[in-house]
Amino acid sequence: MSNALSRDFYARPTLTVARDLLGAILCHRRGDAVLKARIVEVEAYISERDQACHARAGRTARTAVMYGPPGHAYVYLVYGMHEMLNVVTEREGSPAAVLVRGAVRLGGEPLPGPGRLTRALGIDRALDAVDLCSDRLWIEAGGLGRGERIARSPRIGIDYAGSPWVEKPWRLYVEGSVGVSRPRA
DNA sequence: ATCCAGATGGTC
DNA sequence: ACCATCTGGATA
Repeated sequence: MSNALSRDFYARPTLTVARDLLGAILCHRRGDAVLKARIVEVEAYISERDQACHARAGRTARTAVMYGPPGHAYVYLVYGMHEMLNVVTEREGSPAAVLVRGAVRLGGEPLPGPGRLTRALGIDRALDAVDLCSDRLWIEAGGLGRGERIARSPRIGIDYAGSPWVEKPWRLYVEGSVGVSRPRA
């Protein structure tokens, strides 16, 4: 956990955190081993106004962690089978988070897609609300390589949100990376 | 290339 | 009754 990003990193505007998360290293301690993957695709979900954000319905048992202090994990299940990992951003009281959608394991194995990524790294709801400034689950500074560019697109799978939320270009990814789930959209 | 169903369960 | 998904198989 030595190089874990600090609480201050997460306590910033969600789109800024999302951008800075590209290239960062997601780390999960599994007993003796630490599984690590480089984040290459994320999506921002910002406030109760954002009709794609789970906080649109206000505070509930599930979304409570998004209302808490930044730098915590928000992990939930979708479609009965995929665990989604988000990191809570902004200050306490403003519900927002960044969904981690794609990564590349250190060693090169591509982990495109939010469901795949969590399965490969052994991340599930047991880690919901866990502090990312800890030695269980954390993120280390990474950054982009020379020549790596950030691309933007609308978020995936949120058609129900309606305009203008469906169109918001709040999905950010490293162009051309093998860890990106839908190079096209 | 696009479409679609099936798996599978929490949430509101 | 929806879903912040993914896959494999059909169609074209």
